[in-house]
Amino acid sequence: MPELPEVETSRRGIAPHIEGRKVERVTVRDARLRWPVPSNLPALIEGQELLEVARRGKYLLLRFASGSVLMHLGMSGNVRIVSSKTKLLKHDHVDIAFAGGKILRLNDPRRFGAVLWTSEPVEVHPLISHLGPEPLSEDFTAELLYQRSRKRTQAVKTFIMDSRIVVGVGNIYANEALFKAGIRPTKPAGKVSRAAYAVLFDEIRQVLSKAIKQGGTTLRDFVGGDGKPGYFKQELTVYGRGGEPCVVCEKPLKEVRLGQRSTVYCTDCQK
DNA sequence: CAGCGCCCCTGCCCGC
DNA sequence: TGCGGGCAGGGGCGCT
Repeated sequence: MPELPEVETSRRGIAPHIEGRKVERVTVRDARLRWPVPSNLPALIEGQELLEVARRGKYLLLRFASGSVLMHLGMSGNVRIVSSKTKLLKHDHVDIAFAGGKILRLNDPRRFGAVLWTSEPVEVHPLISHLGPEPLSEDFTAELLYQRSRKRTQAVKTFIMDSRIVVGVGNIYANEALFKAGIRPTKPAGKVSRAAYAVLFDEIRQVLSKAIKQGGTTLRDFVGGDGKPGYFKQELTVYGRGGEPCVVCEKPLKEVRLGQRSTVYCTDCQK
């Protein structure tokens, strides 16, 4: 479900409700996420004030004085603010209840998500330390894409989806940015020109920021922390449209699999 | 190291 | 209506 825009939408939706509040109770109904939810999580944060809800890549970071909760939504996770009266749904695995009555609730049918704890600065955590720059920060540049791609034979699509290169570009937005940039997803990353990376760089940033503005993409059931769906779906030009006409030239879009992920492009518009 | 496949898991949709 | 197969927004890990 979530790529960077959806995680950012979730962060913005939940933060105002819980920042500055004390954790009253942690309830883990099912600890079997990608990694087991630490059994001492309640002891670690109950009674502590949540200082900030931050984000790094697709990780949500709940910062406390003594450390941070790392939360990942995987493919199917979402977080919502609920009350004690809210009916429990299937797959509501973790609750963090705050003083004042608001509850942060994680629902994740496929359980590819994670809830972890680190008492060290998050930047040194093994899941975070190797991550590339944030796509909407100044650390991300066209030149970085160009330099890091030299001599690489892998497809440019899997290259831009590699979180060591840049974080937050998932399958939807990789397809969309490559279409807008006129670059064929299967082209070896090392053969994409500096000029083409300059365009791709702009398109990645544009598609991500536009999606954030619209509250993310709701394909099936994504809702932000405020319970509202995202409206970016209507902007999708290639994702999920294999076989349908290209919005520019009307030729049927081609669909292939790249790294086990569906990849859609226009054989005329993308070279 | 680079690059590629596998796999974790549930739900849904499609075709028979 | 039931059932099997394939696919889904991620990404760590192990192998070559």
